[in-house]
Amino acid sequence: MIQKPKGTKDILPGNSYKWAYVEEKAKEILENYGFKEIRVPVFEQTELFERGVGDTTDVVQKEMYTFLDKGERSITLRPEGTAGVVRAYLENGMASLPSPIKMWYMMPMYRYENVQKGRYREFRQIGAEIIGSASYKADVELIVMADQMIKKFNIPGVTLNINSIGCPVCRAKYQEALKAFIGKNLEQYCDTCKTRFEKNPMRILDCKEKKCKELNQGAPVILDYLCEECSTHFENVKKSLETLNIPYKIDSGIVRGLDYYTKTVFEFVSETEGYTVLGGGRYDELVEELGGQKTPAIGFAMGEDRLIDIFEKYNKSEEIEPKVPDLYIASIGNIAEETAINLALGLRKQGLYIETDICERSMKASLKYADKTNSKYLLVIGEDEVNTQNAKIKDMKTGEEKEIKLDVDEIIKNIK
RNA sequence: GUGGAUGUGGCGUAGUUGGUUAACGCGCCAGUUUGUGGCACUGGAGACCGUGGGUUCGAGUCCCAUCUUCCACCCCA
Repeated sequence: MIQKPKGTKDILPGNSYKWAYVEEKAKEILENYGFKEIRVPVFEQTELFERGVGDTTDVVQKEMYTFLDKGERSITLRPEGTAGVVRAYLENGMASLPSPIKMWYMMPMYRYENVQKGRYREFRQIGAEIIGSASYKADVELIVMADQMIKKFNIPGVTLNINSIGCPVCRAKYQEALKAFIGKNLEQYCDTCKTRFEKNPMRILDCKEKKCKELNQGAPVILDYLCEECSTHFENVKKSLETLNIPYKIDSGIVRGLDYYTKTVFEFVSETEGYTVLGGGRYDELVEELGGQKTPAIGFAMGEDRLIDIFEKYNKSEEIEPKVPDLYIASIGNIAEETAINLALGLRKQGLYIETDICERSMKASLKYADKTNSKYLLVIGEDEVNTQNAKIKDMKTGEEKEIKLDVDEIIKNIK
């Protein structure tokens, strides 16, 4: 038996309606905020992610699905959505469109990492990007929208953590201070931290090694080093969230594993599951880094698989149920069969969900099937019914039967 | 990449200290005399016991390897 590759999942008919529900509701919210869908390739040139996401990140260093195609090009299955979206933005001259540009996407992502709770190698993200606004108002709009989405799905125990990691100006000062602090004991840090020291010292704060953690005690905090612009930006974001009654926690530990982030970063974390459901932040340098004009931007991505995991665990909303047939039409004999097919066609054209027998089952087996599929109504047609053009329609729940004319409109009237 | 656990028909499980035709529940299909379901009864299909080696007269049961799944570290959505 051939099995699915590690870290992938099949979304089966018995479950797919939940995904459809989440996507539909998310889309409604996104569109109400003026976001439009964008679809970009599943694979891109490897260089895009190396430059966009950052070649010191774990995602790029050890989690990418990279291969050479037959033309010897280095290709990578996208590990995240933003780089590709920004690439498309630049390549298609969207910079000259009225700004800001607001886009959303729902696409699968690929990361080669070890599978565990809430972590897959192929996983789907619902993301949103605002390109072309430097204002804190963009941050707020995006966070408010994210909050609305999380609430829409009744995810319990989710908290919003925010932080600011500054701009290149204040980060330079901060990194200087940080390196001075770490440099004193650099010899005692673990090997990965040592390599991060020059390239990306902030990530040393993220290290989980006991020794490194101890050494990090008392390290300078980025928030104390923000330049005036970044500081007021962050203050404005916080103030707005407060007036909007959106509770948040400041977590100076949020660094984010993707290098392109600047200023505001945020995460909606499920306390019960212990992982991030939605994460994002500002990336004011990325557009320029990928060859465009300096353009401020901000975005987030929601882990759809994680969302649905939690959703299934805690949510028993009746709003989300698979569709059941409005009517099952059973027929006896060839003449009746024709009538049944024609009726079904007419009713389906009117948007109803109709089932008929396509297995040549007996009457009884047909009815059993109608029952098992939770059909709401039942119509049995035989020779008599065809001749008189009258038939009984039965409510499968109550068992009540009603005599009606064999006519599409008449049937629709009797089905609710 | 490191560490721990797991793997028997579609699903959930049983399989004694290795021994003839691998069991049970649910589900699936079909019948229970003729045109009305959900109950009950009867019958049926369906597993080379994750895969590949090895030990043995003989392995689902022992050994090795490998893969999957689950959990932790790391990191992230």
